[in-house]
Amino acid sequence: MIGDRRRATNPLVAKLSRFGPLSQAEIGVLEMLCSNEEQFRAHVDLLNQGDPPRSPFIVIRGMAYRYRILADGRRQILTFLLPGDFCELHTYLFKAMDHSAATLTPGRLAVIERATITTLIARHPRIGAAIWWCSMQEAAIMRERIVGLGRRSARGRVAYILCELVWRQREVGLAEDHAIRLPLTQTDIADTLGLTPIHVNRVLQQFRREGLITLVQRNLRLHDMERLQDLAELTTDYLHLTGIPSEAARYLDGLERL
Amino acid sequence: MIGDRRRATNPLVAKLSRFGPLSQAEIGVLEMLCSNEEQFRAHVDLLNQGDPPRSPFIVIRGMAYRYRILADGRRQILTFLLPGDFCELHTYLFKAMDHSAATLTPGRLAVIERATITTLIARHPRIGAAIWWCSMQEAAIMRERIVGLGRRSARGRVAYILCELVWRQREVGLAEDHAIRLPLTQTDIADTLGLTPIHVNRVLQQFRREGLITLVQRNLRLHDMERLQDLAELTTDYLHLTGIPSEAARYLDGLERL
DNA sequence: CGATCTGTTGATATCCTTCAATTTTGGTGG
DNA sequence: CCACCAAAATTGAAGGATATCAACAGATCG
Repeated sequence: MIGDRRRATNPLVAKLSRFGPLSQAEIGVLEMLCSNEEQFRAHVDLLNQGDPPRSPFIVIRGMAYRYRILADGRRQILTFLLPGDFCELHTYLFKAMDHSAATLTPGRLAVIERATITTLIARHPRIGAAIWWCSMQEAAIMRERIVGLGRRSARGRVAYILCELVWRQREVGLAEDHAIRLPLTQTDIADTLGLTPIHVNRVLQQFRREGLITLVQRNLRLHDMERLQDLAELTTDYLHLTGIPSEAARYLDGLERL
Repeated sequence: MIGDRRRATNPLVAKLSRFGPLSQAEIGVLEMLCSNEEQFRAHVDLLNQGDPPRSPFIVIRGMAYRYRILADGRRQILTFLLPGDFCELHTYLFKAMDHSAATLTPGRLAVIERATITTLIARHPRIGAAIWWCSMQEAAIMRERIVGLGRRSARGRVAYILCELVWRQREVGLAEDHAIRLPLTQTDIADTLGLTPIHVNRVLQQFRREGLITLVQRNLRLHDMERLQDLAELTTDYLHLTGIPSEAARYLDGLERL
């Protein structure tokens, strides 16, 4: 179905285009950046807490997640990594990872040299700004997670995570309506939302009974986005998916001409 | 007591010195950066959700916090802003704030021009890296918050926040032992940890009964850091307060000489 | 020096967890 | 292609950690 389209456009280009229109030169540079691909199978660790940081990469295809394992073995999932996401760009500044990451599906990563980034940013200030923009989007998603875990009910949290995943997949062209592939088990969702899988199951059942979603064999469809958003008390604005203010764009164009 | 020392060293210099030793030139530039100070009283809003972003600033003195107000009026505190913290450095890339911020105590901020940052980073790559380092430390703190809200008990959460605040104040030279000023009400703590103030109160009482802390009139002292850390399942490593790996330092020195 | 915010305590309620069992799904090898 | 096994999903019953409600005592501040 949409498999072909996935290969067609580079998800990094798709994502950064949201930031602002890219020049042909910039698109070229970004595609070059993604030339060194590595394949990964499902359920493979990419990063391990305690280990020294590894070189930066960009998710090209497939889905992964960052997580922390606690002393008693319980797990907290921190964020999901989707195609177009930059990872570990600056972790070389840390001595050891404070969390792990693993794949959920088979996928491909583009591995990057640290020095490549440095020169890239020096030569293309707009791409540098776009990278900052991505990292701020990431921070915005973390803030939403904190608000959700701190103050939302189980229903609100489940509604939230479904919306987030649909929106983010749309952002990089992996979905065009309100339906996505959801390669998460109910245990994964529980470990993301600070709940038990049993309770996640009951919330999902109820959503189904209320006609809000269908979820069969990892295929998710949101039937009433508006009501789910209400439950999650979330507006799409909060994730800042829509590009930058025109004033900021003018400022960056100025830098470019220097 | 330590009031004099607070004024003596610039907290930004104190913080970035943790990143790595700074040259006299770099210290000079950083002090220049903080020349434009503004005074603030306690319980004053610095940022408002929905508003367009404001210009960047650095906290020089006093304490503030970022928070989100939900539709029903409940509040979730996201992070605390301490002296030496960079704020809103790149929010100009967003159209509107997704959260607010307010002071807890009277304090001073150094307001910065956006363009100043750009040239600063271009001229001093090590300072640019230090700024990235700060923003990654911030992300690490957010991760801890997510883990805490998702998977820790009320006791663990309270233990965690006390440790975090003590460590961060020590980082910028505002405390030398395990005692700090804690300008938070129990309601503030509750809104940070996703609990009710009543329950926070009971946990604090219990900590006192167990001889873990004393907390009188906003003066906090941790008597058994080790046990509190255990309760919080937290190591100081996780916040990456200790500086960068030597390999990374060498890399940055290389950049400097270009 | 009263008004208001903060802290404290007790009783009751509830959302979510825990424990336990069963069914369904998905993957793998014969 | 089916049989088998492990993982995931589902359901029920009971328990617990934290919330809610209510009242009062202390602190703080204009």
